[in-house]
Amino acid sequence: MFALVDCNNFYASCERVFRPDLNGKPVVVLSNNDGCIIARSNEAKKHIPMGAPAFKFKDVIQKNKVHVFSANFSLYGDMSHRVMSILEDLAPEIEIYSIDEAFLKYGQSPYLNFQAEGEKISNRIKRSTGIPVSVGYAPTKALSKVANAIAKKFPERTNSVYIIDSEEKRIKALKWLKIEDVWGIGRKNSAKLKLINVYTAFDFTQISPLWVKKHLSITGLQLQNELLGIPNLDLDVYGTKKSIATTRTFERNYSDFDQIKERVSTFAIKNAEKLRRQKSVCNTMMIFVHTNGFRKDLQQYAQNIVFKLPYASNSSIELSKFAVEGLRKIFKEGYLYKKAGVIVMDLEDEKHLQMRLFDNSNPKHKPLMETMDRINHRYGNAKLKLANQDLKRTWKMNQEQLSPQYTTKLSDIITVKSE
DNA sequence: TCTGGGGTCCTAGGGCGA
DNA sequence: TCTGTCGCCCTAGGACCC
Repeated sequence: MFALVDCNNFYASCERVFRPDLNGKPVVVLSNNDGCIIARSNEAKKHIPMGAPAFKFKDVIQKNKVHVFSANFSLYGDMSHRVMSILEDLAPEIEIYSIDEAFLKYGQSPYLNFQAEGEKISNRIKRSTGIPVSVGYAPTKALSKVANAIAKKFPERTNSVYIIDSEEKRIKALKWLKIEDVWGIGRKNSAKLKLINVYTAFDFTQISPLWVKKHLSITGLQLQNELLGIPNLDLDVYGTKKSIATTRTFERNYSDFDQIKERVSTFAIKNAEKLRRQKSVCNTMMIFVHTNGFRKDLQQYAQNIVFKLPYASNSSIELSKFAVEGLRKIFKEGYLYKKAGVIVMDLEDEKHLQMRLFDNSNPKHKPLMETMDRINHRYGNAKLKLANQDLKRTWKMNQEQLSPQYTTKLSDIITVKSE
């Protein structure tokens, strides 16, 4: 049996934990630079679609008294960590699937009362963190997603816990779920399926597996089996990432090479830190830059470059140097750049590193990086920087509605006064 | 004026050696 | 030596997720 535990409207709920006066009121959270709406409370969902550009909904926000927050990722990351620690404590096996959801796996235990188990999980999380969750149980991962959707849609009737444990319930649930809401069926595939009269998850389980394999690939076929109740997907508990990216939309246009160089170098250094945290090195790097595609009136340019490094590395100094070399190859004068990014790929364990005959990462960097990481960890991030980073840090994200870092910054911690 | 960021997996198609 | 075929590897691009 699998369970899917999903936090309700996670980012909006995190903001509400420290602003209980906003319970029952519409709340939205914006992306970096206050660009798009990336999370909505139930009350806000009525007025604003997911992913909408914030500036286009200014009037709607004002008219409906929607409370707006800039993304506060250090708060959400910390709250997520608290929720996951509780789940690790309560569940036999766990796969952290995203910042706000986790799959749990239960062995064969016919005596377990899943309704009571789910309520225990949800009560404990609510009491310890203030975050509301929904729990769905089913014999496969895809069906547990379906069960979770039902628990979330009908919280009163289900007490936010739903279990698919019979054929009757499975078929009823699948007939209820629209094809575009099935996990793994996106916009393109649901349009394709509607052309052959597949409108619900149940319809999807009734079509030929050969058609599914041909048009939706092996992943579609696995999904079909999962929805039929045949497990095809197991927990993925292997935690290390296969690629790491740092990409940003700039708060304004840049045309100057040196400004973009400084950002790209900082992205590479961020990646190096993430690599060291998961004890990996990278062999391949990709750099990209592009202009603002929404500005049809401006000259457009987009380019990327992928290159193998001469040796595997997770040194900030080396990765930053390679990133700038890559940028030099794709940068063209005369454009207004709006976005850039650095992605490192082809990762391997730093312990099982294959040494090259001629070129290798400078061994002196390892202790240096360890010291840098230690100091930055102790005194807050980015206290220590490399010389090619702008020490004054002239760029700043637009974050007009940022909430305090209630749980991760000493000066922002709430104080409770007793009379 | 203002439109996010970070991931995974799969397939098609070309290059290339056996 | 030339040519056809197979399978492997790599890359680009597309689809999906939160």
